Amino acid sequence: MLLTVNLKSEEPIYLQIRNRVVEGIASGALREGDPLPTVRALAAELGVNLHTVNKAYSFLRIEGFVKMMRSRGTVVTVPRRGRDTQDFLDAAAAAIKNIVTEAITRSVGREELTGMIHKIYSELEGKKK
Amino acid sequence: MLLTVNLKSEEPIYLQIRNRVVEGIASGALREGDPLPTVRALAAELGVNLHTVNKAYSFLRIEGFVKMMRSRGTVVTVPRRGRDTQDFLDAAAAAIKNIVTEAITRSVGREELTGMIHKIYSELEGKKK
Amino acid sequence: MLLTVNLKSEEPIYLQIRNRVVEGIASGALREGDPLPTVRALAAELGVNLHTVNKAYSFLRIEGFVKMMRSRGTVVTVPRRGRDTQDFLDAAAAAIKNIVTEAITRSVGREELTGMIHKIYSELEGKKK
Amino acid sequence: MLLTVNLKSEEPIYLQIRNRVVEGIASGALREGDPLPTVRALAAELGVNLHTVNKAYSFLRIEGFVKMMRSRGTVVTVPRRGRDTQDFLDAAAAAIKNIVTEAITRSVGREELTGMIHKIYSELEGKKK
DNA sequence: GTGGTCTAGACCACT
DNA sequence: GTGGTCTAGACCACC
Repeated sequence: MLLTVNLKSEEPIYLQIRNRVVEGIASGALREGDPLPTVRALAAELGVNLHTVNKAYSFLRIEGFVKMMRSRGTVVTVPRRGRDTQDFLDAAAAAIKNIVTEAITRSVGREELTGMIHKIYSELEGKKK
Repeated sequence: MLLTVNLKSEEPIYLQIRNRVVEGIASGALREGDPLPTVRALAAELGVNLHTVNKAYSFLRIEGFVKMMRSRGTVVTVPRRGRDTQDFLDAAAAAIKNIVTEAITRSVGREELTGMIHKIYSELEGKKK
Repeated sequence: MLLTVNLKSEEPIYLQIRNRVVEGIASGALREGDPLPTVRALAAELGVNLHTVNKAYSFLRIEGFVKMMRSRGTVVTVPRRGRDTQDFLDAAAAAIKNIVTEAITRSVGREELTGMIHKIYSELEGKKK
Repeated sequence: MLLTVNLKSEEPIYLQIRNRVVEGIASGALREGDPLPTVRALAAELGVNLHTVNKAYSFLRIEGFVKMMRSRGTVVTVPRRGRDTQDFLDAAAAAIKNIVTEAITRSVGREELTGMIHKIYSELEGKKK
């Protein structure tokens, strides 16, 4: 089973499913055309409600990460590269501003945070090879 | 008016207030002992309910950013530097993982993100001088 | 009913609720993952307002004693052991100074107070077995 | 000036004044018959309101730590030893229960707390000689 | 159904 | 007039 969720996490389950798929795409584990489990199968496998999986898949479809095709299931569609770039950068800047602000009040230096970024890039991109 | 909030933002009002104060502390605009507006005054100024401001200030108090003194108002108290460092780093790593994952699917490189971090550090620390 | 509060006590209701939960965790009666009553259920059971319980639970969440998950209820999460140790010791020292000062003016000896400490440690830790 | 207060502390000023006097009595620095400053003089010296000092002195009088005599000012009266012992012990037990509960959740051992008690007894009683 | 947020209005302790 | 607490009632996101 590729997809696992933590029912006790504070992160909403539908977002966990969505995030695992996006991570799979980012790391290259999921490629264009790869099939995802059916909504029913995944719901049963994870022990969550149909609606929850449906919501996750709908999100992924809206974001362009999957195509849901009637009677042929859901398949991965690596989205075109530059989409929504500005929106993403704005959101990322806002999130990073919050992190940096907190970091400064704790005397956590910028190297610590940039180190995290390099580490995660390497982990995800490393899987691609 | 130092503190402004966006009533239409998705970010809860009380968190906006809380975040503006923490940013003020991080940038050095707010220093140990500086008074914040009274709960009632700020509520009136922002056009929000007293309890909303109270919630923001209470949050700040629990986190150690302010002291609230009955009948003497609320003042800034820069908290101990190393507090909760591990919890913070864990949360930061989770948030950064999400950002990096999204970035990769958009072909946004690590330089772009580390650049944001340096920029915000400089903006906030620059104000301190 | 595990949780009881005294509506006439000087101790705020939300702190009573908070303290009962922390005592439960300290004694081992509440363990990682144990569910707490829903906010609404506990409010009805205790005959207090929903917001009062919410405040208690939010406090516990910020302190790391519980996780609140929208639509999935509130569960106990025993927090990291060494957190905030210095802040706690400072606060404890201040509280103990007050107690000892009063004790001396009443000729209450140190054995009486250290005895209390041993007694309460034993009571709480005794329940763990 | 024997008496100093911290205007920025969270502890109400009138309690700070009251506590400093009780500590003085506990440590032997203040003895039966020693005069305290007049309400007006102390208020001026500390830069606080008359009412604040008055409240502190009233508390001390009610507790039996001072006598306020018309036109002769306020003098220390070491109270009889065993007064209110049970009330005090109850209150102390409640306060200690809170401290111990928190200590256990942080894995702070009983030696740490009993050590504090011995330290403060020694500090205060040491001054008596 | 769950918690999360916001408004409105009240009373209290402290200064 | 300050913050601290409590009640009441509402709407929202999540499952």
